[in-house]
Parts: sequence; C-alpha cells; structure tokens
Amino acid sequence: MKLSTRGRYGLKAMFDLAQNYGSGPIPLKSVAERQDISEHYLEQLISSLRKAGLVQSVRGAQGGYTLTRKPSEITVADVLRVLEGPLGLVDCVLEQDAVPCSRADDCITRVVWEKIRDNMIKTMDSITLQDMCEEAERRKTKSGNYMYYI
Amino acid sequence: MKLSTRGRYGLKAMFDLAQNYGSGPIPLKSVAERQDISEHYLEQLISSLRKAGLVQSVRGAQGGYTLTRKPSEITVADVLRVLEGPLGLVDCVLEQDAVPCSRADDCITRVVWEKIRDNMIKTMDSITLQDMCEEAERRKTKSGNYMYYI
DNA sequence: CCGAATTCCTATCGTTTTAGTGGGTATTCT
DNA sequence: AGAATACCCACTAAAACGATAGGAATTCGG
Repeated sequence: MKLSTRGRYGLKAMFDLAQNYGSGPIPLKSVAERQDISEHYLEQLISSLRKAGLVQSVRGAQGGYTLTRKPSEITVADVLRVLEGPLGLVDCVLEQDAVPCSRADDCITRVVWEKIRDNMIKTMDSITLQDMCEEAERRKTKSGNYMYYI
Repeated sequence: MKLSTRGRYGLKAMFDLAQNYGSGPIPLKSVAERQDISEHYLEQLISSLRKAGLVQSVRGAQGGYTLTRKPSEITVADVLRVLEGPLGLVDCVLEQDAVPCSRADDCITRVVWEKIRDNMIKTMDSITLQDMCEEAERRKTKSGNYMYYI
C-alpha cells in the first residue's frame, strides 16, 4: 500500500519549486541537491509533470523549471495523479479507467474501497503547495524564535 | 499506491467468514470458491490472520475457520494491518516501525503523508465486517423488491 | 563563436516484490 | 480406513521498482 518514489520525490520537487516560485527557472540540479534525490531519476519524473502541464521548462544555460500555476492552485492530488496514476487503492475503484471485476454488481468490498478512495482524495485535494510553504514558514519562524532564547 | 492481493483477498475472505458467522467452522475451500480466489494462496493469507488472532481454525474433516470476535468488533483496518503491514503510504510515517528519513526534522512532505495516513486510518477504523454484512443485506432486499415490480 | 549549463530522450539493468504453485504432513470426522 | 481438512516450507515466473548509461538538442554568457 506504499506510494512509490515517483510520488514521494515528485511532491518534494514540486514543493521545492513552490518555495522558489517567482525566482525564475530553477535548474533541476539544485532541486535534486536540496531534496537529496538522484538528478537523473528526477528528470524522468519532472518530464511527466511537464507533459501533464504542472511545470514548464526553459532550456539551455540559466534554464530550469517553474510551476505553471500559483502554488495555491496546485494540490497534492494533482501531483500524485500525474506520478502515480489514477488514485485509488485497488484497480476496480480507480478514479479513471477503473478495471471492474467480474462480480462488480454485488461486491461489498468494493464499497469499502470506494469510501477509502473518496476520503483519501478529499484529503489530498485539500492540501496545496501553498499550504506546504506556509507550514515550512511557520517552522522556520519557530526555530528562529528559538534561536533568540539561546 | 495499490493494495496487494493480500489485502484485497484477505478482506473478501474475512467478509465471507462474517457472513457465515455462527454456522460453525467454514472450510477454506468454500470461501475460496465463493470469493473466486486460489485456495492454496488463500491458505497463506488466512495463516497470517490466524497467527494475528483474527480467526481460529478447527482441523480435520468438517473443520475450517471462524472469526474469533463478532463481526462488529473487527474493522477493515484490523484486517489490513495484518495482511499489508503497518498502515501508511510512505515508510517514514508508518503507524509502527516508521523508518525516519535523514531530514525528518524539517520535512514538510512528511506532514502531508501524516495527514493522509490519519484520514485513511480513520476511515478504515470506522468500517466493521458487520457494516459490510448489513450493506450486503440491504442490497439483497433491494434486488428482492425490484423483482416484485417486474 | 565557443563552451558550459541545462533540458530532453531512449534504452538498459539489477533487485525486490508479487502472486502464486508444488508437494507434501498432520489431524479429525464418519 | 478413507476422506476432508488444516498446516507448512520451498520454489518460481513475471512484473514493478529505482535507478543508471549515454548521449542529442538548446541556450546563455563571455
């Protein structure tokens, strides 16, 4: 029931771009270093994100990636859908292209998976990259205050 | 982000035992047939469930498995914990034995995974095998009524 | 105009996990 | 005795995972 590294790394990268939103294109190398991810592997993930329209790229020296929308307009669900595929814990209740099982009509476990999926999506939809940046800000402030006490 | 067949088949099997709760030991063969699962494979799953104390077995002819608690006292989360391991979408926020990452202190994505985990568990904790049996009952009744209209 | 920085692309690969199957032994009921 | 059942350990084919390899194309700065 684990997320793959695609989703984990991808969200980290998107969060990084959100934190640097407004500073022009961010080279992937710096994202990879800050987030401690293999740059080459991250390339593949960001490629998916670009094709999905969540980021845009500038090629050549001084190039890099930027979010195509404001951090407040990109949710965790948006990112995970691109990198992990349609959301849902089992194939028969995916948001998109669900693969129905033979006994879909009277399958009770299916009802369970649907409930879990809906709750999961609700949570993922409710968190934006902006929220994550604000949380990071709060923490920075906290530890900043802490410094004054030393 | 998919559940493995362990969790899927296991919940089906537990639901089957719940529907037959009170009818003495249910042979695995019949569960496997009704739920359309390889009996030999299901053996391995039920073995985990037995060791975890969710079912008990009676050996020999006319033997089989029964739930150790009432269906109302077994939740979906109970079953999935046994078959899928500690709940959580990423290793660093598992309920049990979480594997902290290097930057656990200021990892913001971690906060996101925690929220998702908590919501998922809340949902899974709220659904019992009893609930599933009642849902099945409702459907049976419905299709029964439907027959009268033809 | 050159060279460094960067995105972009396709292929390959070792490891781990998954979803079983095989081939039995032990126990209990009829 | 014989059938039905639980129980156990090993094995395996296929898929998924998490990269790595090796470059081509583009763009900026000096």
